[in-house]
Amino acid sequence: MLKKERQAYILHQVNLHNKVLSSSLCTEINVSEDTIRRDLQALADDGKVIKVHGGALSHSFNDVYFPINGVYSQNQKKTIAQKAINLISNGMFVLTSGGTTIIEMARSLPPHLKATFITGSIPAVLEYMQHPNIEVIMVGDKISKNSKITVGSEAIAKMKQIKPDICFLGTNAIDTKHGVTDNDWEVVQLKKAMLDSSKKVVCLAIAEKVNTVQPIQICSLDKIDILITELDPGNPVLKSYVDAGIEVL
Amino acid sequence: MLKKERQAYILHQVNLHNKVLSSSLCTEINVSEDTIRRDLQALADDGKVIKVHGGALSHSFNDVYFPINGVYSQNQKKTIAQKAINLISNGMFVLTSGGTTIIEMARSLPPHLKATFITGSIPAVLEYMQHPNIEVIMVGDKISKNSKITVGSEAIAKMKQIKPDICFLGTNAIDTKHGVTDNDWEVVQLKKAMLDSSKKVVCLAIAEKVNTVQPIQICSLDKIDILITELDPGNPVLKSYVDAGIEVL
DNA sequence: CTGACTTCTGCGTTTTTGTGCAGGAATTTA
DNA sequence: TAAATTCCTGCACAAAAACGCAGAAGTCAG
Repeated sequence: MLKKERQAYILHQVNLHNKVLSSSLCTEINVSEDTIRRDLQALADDGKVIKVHGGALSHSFNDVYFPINGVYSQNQKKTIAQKAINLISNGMFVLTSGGTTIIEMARSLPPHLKATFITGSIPAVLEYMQHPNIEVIMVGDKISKNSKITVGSEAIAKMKQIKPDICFLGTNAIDTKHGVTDNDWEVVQLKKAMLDSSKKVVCLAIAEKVNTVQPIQICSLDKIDILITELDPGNPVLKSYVDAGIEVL
Repeated sequence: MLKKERQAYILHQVNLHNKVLSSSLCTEINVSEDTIRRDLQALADDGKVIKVHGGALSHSFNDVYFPINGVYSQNQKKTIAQKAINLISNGMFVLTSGGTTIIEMARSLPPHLKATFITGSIPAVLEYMQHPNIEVIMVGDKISKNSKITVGSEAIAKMKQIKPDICFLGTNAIDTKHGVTDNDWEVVQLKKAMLDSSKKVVCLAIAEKVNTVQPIQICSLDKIDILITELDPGNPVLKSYVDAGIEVL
């Protein structure tokens, strides 16, 4: 097998599987590991692949998993934010959790909107405060430095007192079997209280989080009224949620 | 599994769920905890994640910044902050207002201090949150966009419930005849409630504000226990306050 | 055809890298 | 304060890479 041929084959494999092991290549092509390594080196010098210890990775792999700038999946979150905003109208009482998706929504709120936003999340409050026309209500209690929200019995009691028109939940994981789940006990307690008191519950989740599970359950699916992802509502991934009676946007 | 691949997976998880536990990662990927820790270290060195005890946090989520425009008279305020800090000891419950002098104090708190800080000021909370050992309690209510504090009856009621050891008031104007005065009705209501419930009230004021008056009274001088300015306590400007029975530092 | 030259490949040796493990230090939690 | 995690450091071992070298194969001019 010629050198060029070999390299073409290797490149093909890399693009196909996003990764190759030099060990498996050398048994496939039946040459020494040295040769493979030299080929990978050449391909890497040409910028065709990324050489790593033990093999090589494709460029697309790198692009997908090491986003260059800013918030992870920001575009998806912007799409979600847009869909969510359509649910808010003037005069509403809106309860929101924290999380980057919620922040994105806060930033996208139309300036003329007049509504009241209630939250325990510090980053969310900072965003809402920028808005000229909305009223912001902060739910007080002990502050969790990790999640940057107020947590504790006071906050939960307050959440139960209010009766918002709509509640937006930044969702960490959702799944037809286990419902909405999360990984922080205190946050879970708070979110439970939030959705219990709300007339309408909206889950915001990027598609990647759909059909994933985290250790602690917030609620089962039947508590959710609306699910928003960046996908088209007709997407097969979302079918089981539609079947479960959830409105998918 | 290749090292890069593993790190990509970890980063993905962090971005998706905002936080990961090294213990759960090492069972998922089936490598030793050491390896996970080394990966997290590498990702942290590249600024991709924030490493914490037991796992890692997503960067975008944790980055809360608040625009700080050049603080007026910062040096004087630093002096005041230093004097104020000496009044705080471990285990204390400390109630504070907002204002740039208070922020300066928050930044100067010694890292080993263990105390509980209560406030309704968003900027102050942001500073307190940076501190490794203090507990932060946010008093909730409607947020005043101007003063960036929570105002309203809820907040006032909450202030009356608590019984802090000491209360620090960022002071807008103080004067022997009219006492402590301010220009924002809502803020005044809140500060009134704050000093009513506190065992000890400390006013922080740069010398410029001493002997000035604002339209609305918070309290008369006799409610004040301690006055802190950047001046020497023996300074003639402060004599009338010493004569009024206030401890001047 | 032949001999000098280049290119490619595989082999042995030395380095480097990646991983797990043991212990003691540090930090968190009860 | 004590117990339990988690972290760090040095170390051992294995896998992979780098390097130098030599033989094979191909190239080309005389």
